[in-house]
Parts: sequence; structure tokens; C-alpha cells
Amino acid sequence: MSHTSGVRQAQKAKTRRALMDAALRLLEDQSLSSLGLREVTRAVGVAPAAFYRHFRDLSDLGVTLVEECLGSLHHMIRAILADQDGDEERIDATVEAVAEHVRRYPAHIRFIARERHGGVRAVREAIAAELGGFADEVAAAFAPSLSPEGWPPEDVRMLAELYVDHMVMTATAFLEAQAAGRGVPGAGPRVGQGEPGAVQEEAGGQEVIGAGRPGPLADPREARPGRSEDERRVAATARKQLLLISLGRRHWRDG
Amino acid sequence: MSHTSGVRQAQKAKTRRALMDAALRLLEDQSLSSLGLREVTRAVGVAPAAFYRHFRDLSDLGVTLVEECLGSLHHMIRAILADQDGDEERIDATVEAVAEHVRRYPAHIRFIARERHGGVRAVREAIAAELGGFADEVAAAFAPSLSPEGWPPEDVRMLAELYVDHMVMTATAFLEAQAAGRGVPGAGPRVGQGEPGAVQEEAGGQEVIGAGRPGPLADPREARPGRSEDERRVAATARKQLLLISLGRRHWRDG
DNA sequence: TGTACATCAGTGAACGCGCGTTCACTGATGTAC
DNA sequence: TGTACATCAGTGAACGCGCGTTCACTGATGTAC
Repeated sequence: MSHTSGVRQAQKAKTRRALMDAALRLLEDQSLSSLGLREVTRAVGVAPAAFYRHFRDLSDLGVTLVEECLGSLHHMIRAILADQDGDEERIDATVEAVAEHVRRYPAHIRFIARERHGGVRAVREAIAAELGGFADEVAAAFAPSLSPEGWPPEDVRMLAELYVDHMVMTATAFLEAQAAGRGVPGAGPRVGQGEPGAVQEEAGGQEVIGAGRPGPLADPREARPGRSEDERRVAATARKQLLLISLGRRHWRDG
Repeated sequence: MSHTSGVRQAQKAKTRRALMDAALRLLEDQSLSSLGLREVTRAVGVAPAAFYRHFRDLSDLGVTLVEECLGSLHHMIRAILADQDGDEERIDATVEAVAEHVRRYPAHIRFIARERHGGVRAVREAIAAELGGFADEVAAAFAPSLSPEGWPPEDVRMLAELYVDHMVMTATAFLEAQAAGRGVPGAGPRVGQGEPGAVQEEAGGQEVIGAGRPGPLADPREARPGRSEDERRVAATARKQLLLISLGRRHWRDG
């Protein structure tokens, strides 16, 4: 153990991050259960055996990725719940935040959508547990205003689950819209082959993943540059659906 | 071509079905992109090369499975939309139909949930196209009552998408509830290894898959035998969510 | 500051294995007369 | 009904390949004195 800031520890952490980043990138085009250990180490530029210094196997790496991917989503959710504006403002802010999040971390969202019902049990369970936690949090945020109006706890929970599921749905829809806007059916973003020594020379932190990928030919007249027609359609639909749910919520006790 | 009812054609169709059934069964524990061609032929009891008499590759088989799995769902949706009762009756009937469908074709639902965002593009696209078609149909069914009330087409479509997504969500939740009730985390249903000659001796039609699997220790006091606590919770939540959406729909134009 | 020893992240070679695909084939089914 | 030929679903052997895992190793980093 000793002190954690040694050169050795730092280098190990760097390789670990590189393995996670490489896996996340490779998982944009395939699912976890078909991902190969050698494929990951090759992309990073280390020997296959080095993998075992960091993870027991690929399912172990997968569970670690779940924590990371849903951790970033968690921050977003807390930020949204903290806002205490009116319904419409909250809805606009929510849809905007989801769109922005998907834009910043597309690989995270793809991973969660793909593995939520994927072929690796440990990963599925980790995702289900985290999403369940999100629903708890959403329920806790709504309880103060709904319980006094006579909502029983299970009804609050029912609403929270609807919101969480809708958020995942919306995030996935944004992802597909952005992919279509980037013209993915043909090729998708170029995937580098990875060269030996790459780890030692460059950092490659989490922020790098999928960031700064402007849509081709962004229209300068748009207020939000690079936002495609598909994305605007997804946003409009999500907003209306949330509004409809809000209406249902307001009339729940008297309807 | 000649006449399609010859012994040869029948035998070929039988093998084809056996390949599809074996694949569907193997896909309960893994995803399509990690499924092996030899794994499928081994389960059926034919030589690996025989596979190519029926499908170009596994992605081709996958697309065929999409048609089959969503075809059965399609029947269910049409039956629900045909009913013209009041909201609550329609909701109860819908949730009941989804539960029953998942009970009868668990492998179909698992396949769709898993591959909807899975690692095989052709399959993803086939599923997206079919679900889009479902939304069209739901929209067409609601339009006669909503358009006269002033709903623009895109709002009707927005509602239809919400319903379709909610149905997929609910079906998946039922699946997990039923799996939990069967105690899956340990082992899951036994998977036979498949023996040479099995195809020649037994049919194995679509109805066989996952049918007639009673929950262990079904409680005779229940009106609906073998329905677990989890399943009842999923049903109750789904019903409430649909009710809330109905409320929102009724107040859409005046809210 | 300098030296001797310990730690351990990453190496590279080796292993046995199952994979997808190909090919010429076999023999039951189908067709023509 | 009987015979001669065509079709084609399924066979089984072969191929080259990349996989996950193991192992003794190397050499830079860390520690004790």
C-alpha cells in the first residue's frame, strides 16, 4: 500500500484507465459478451497477460464500467432534481440535460442501453441495482410535494420508475438520432488500432471519450450548433411525453 | 420449386425450425453476437455446414427471429387495439395480455429486449423498423377519437410511441419477475445438449418454446395459478402508469 | 547520499481449443418417359 | 408400374486462425538502513 501517489501507482492507474477507455470504445460496435480480452489489450498496446493485473475477467471490467457510466448519469439526475422551478421549466431543463449528457458521453449511454438486458448477468444486475437506486432518489425528491396531497408511497414509486425508464428511453433515442446525424450506418467514428507504448505517452482520461465530435457541416444559423433534425424531433417528443405525464400526475388524486 | 409439400421440403423446413428454436433457446443466456454457428448446429444435431443450407450467417438467422418474435407480439397488439371498452377495462386487458404473452413466449421477449440495442446492426434495425410499425398502428387506432378533439398528428404519434415503449418496458419487467419467481440466479431452465438425429425424430414447433412451464409450487388458492408476488407488483405498477398516462391524455388539450 | 534487497506491473512465449468456412461427397427424394 | 437421370439437404474432414490462460521472466520503482 504505502502512499498512493508513487510513480508506480500512477502508471498502473493509467493503464487501468486505458483498458476501460479502450473497452468502452470497442463496445460501441459490439456487446460485452463478444468482446475479447486480447482485443482490449491490443487496442491499448499491452500484452494480454497484463490485463489480469487489473481485472479478473471481462465481466469484472464490465461491472466497473457500469459504476462509471451510471455515476456520470447520477450527477446529472441530482442536478435536475435540485432545480425547483415549475413543471415546464423543469421538463425543458431535463430534456436539455439528457441531450447534453448523451452528446458528451455517448459511449456511456450506449453501454448502458446495450448491456441493461445483455448477455452478462453480473453486469445486468449491477445496472438494475443502480437504476433502482435512481428511482429511489427520484421518489424521495417527489415525496415532499406528493405525500401531503395523499399519494401513497407505492404510487410515488410508480411515478419515479416511469420517469427513470422514460429518461433511459429518451437518452437512447438521442443516441440513435445523433448517430444517424453523423451518418453512422456507413462507417461510424474511426477506431484507431492502438500501438505499443501508447499508454506511456498519452493520458486518455474519461473526458476524452466521444467529446468534441462536431456533427459534419454544422449549420451556423442554429442557436445550438450541430443539433440535427432527428435530435430536435426526439427532444420535442420527449418534452411532450413528460408534459403529458405531468398532466396525469396533477390529476392523479382527483381523476 | 415444384410443389412445396414434398417430403424433402418438409424435412428442410423442420431443420430450419430446429435451428431457429435452438438459437432462441441458446439466446436466453447470451447475446446474438456471442452465439456460435457450431453451437447452434450442435444443439440441433446436424453438421456445421448444414447451417448454410438455411441461413447466410447468424445475423441472417437473427433477422428471421426478429420477424417471428415481433410477429407474435403484433397479433397481441392488434387484439388489444380491437377492443373498444373504456380506459380502465382496456388497461386491465392490455396488462393481462402482455403478462400472458411473456408467459407464453419468454424467449421471444428476451430476444427482443436483448437485441433491441445489441451488437448486430441488421438485427437492431429490423427491430426498430417493426416497433416503428407498431407505433404507426397504435397511432392509427387512436386517431379517430383524438383528431376530432384537436390533436395534431405528431401529438398522436408521440402518444403512440409512449404506449409502445411502455409496453416493451412492461414486457421486460414481467420477464424479469417471472425469472426471479423461477429462481433463475442459480441455474435457470435446464438446457438439453441436443443429440444427433433429434430433428428427424421430433418436430419442435414454435409453440413449444417456453410454453407449459408452471412456476414451482403454484399456490392453488390463487385465481391465476403460478403468478408470483413480483409479477403482481409489475402488473400493478404497469396498470397505474397506463392510468396516469390516460389521465394526461384526457387533459392534454385543456391542460 | 549511497547501497542492498523487495515489490510487482508488464513481458513474451507457449498451450490446447473451438471457431467459421470450404469442399467434394452421399444417398434419399423428385421427375421424365 | 418401372427405369434412368437430376436435384439438393446434409456429411465429415480439413484449413488456418485467434482465443483465454499459465508461467517464469525482467527491470523500474520503492524501502530500509
